[in-house]
Amino acid sequence: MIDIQVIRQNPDEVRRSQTARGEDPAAVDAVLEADTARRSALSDFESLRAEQKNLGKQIGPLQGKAKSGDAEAQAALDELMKTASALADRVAAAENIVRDADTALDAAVKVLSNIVEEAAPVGGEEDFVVLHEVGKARDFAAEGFTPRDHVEIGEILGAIDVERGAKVSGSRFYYLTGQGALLELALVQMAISMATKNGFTPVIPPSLVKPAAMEGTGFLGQAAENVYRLEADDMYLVGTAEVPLAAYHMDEILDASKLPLRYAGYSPCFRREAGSHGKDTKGIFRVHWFDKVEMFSFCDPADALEEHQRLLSFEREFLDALELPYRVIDVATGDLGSSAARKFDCEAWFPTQERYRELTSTSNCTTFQSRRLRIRTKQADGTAPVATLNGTLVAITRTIAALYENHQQADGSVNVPAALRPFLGGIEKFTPVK
RNA sequence: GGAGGCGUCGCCUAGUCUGGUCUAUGGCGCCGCACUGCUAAUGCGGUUUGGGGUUUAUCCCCCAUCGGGAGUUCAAAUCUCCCCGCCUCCGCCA
Repeated sequence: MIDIQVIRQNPDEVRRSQTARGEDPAAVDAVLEADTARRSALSDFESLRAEQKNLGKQIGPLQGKAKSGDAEAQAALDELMKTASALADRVAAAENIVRDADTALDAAVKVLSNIVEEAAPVGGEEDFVVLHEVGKARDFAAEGFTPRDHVEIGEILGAIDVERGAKVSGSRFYYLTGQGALLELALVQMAISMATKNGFTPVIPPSLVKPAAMEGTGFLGQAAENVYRLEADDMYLVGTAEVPLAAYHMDEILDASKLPLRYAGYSPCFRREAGSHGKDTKGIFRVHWFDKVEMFSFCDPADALEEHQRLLSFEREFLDALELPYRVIDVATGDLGSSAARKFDCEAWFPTQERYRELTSTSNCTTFQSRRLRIRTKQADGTAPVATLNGTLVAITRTIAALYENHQQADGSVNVPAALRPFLGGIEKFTPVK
């Protein structure tokens, strides 16, 4: 949610942002209009309410006198009660107007996406800017063999079973078996130990949350169609640990001197993948469920840009350790989620697709989420919302796919990068089981 | 799932039966000031959150806020109903 003060004081800035995203700038005017209406409704209600309170204070003592048989007091009381009765109707009416105006303003503000950073490239999905390229794609022709895709390698290693995943759960589901299962555990351990070293508190959060948590993190807006909802219980399956991590401090006032608070959450992620039919149907690249270790920071808004760079550097540290060729892109405004002011994606090279594909992603949500979730710090003149940022450390399935494809050998085995070996009992390669 | 208890402005707590100076009591903690020759004591003041007004260094004022919502009433922390959360016991279960 954008600060209503910001919209009042600088509506042009918000219009610019909406336009950059390809969203309607007129939504800003709707907010301003609703705001004016609410203010006038509130002032009407307040004066009536004050009048009513005053009246009540006169009635109390009179009632006592009237009960003890004071006829004069009784007459005055009857008169006051008439006034009070009429006033009550007016108060109720004014209150309804305020409530409606509140609802209208709230709805109008929630339509607006976060204000994008000035530096973010403007445009659609294809208008990203490449910031870094790291590592080099292997020349498989020079090595004398054609690379196998991750599905084929997963089969050879006895690591991935998509057929039985489909039999039991449907398309876009999988089993990790044997060395595939071990690889997930190793990646998680490596990610968590790296995060801990970098000052993050490891967290295993709930992956089933109430509407308030989903709503507060902004996933019930434009992304709602990708969220699984449990109708019978009115609960949601999270699509990322970002949701329970952000909501962890919901409705809290944090100690400003303790910021930044950094958490690394390990959770399953559930995604309906509505609207991506026919896209990445092969293997485990795009699935309805996967596990992920997600970084999440609560920090002073003044430090958000710096913290964003830090999260990006941790993502890169992880990819470097896995010895994967990748690039970092600055995602264009039109391709940002509604909560993000800026987003960087790390994309690994997939030799069989001959292109870079997203592996991790980090977003600066500034105070957009914290306003909805009411997460703030105490300041001299009240409270102020904190900034929230998130970043993927490791999305297991895509990372496994990238590792298999990039580190495969002609005989179907896969080399284990040195940094990962300690988490796999020291083995140097995954060997075919068939 | 069943029975019972509880939820008050950081923490603890009074108030709820019997609706109205509740403008929510007291203690602890914290902050400020005063005083005292000393890491302390004592005294005084302040200390929920959100919104609005005024000012914009402050100060002050108004409205709402007693887990959430609905209702009764001229008037709700207080009465009624629904929901949420916590605790105890029982049942079930990994």
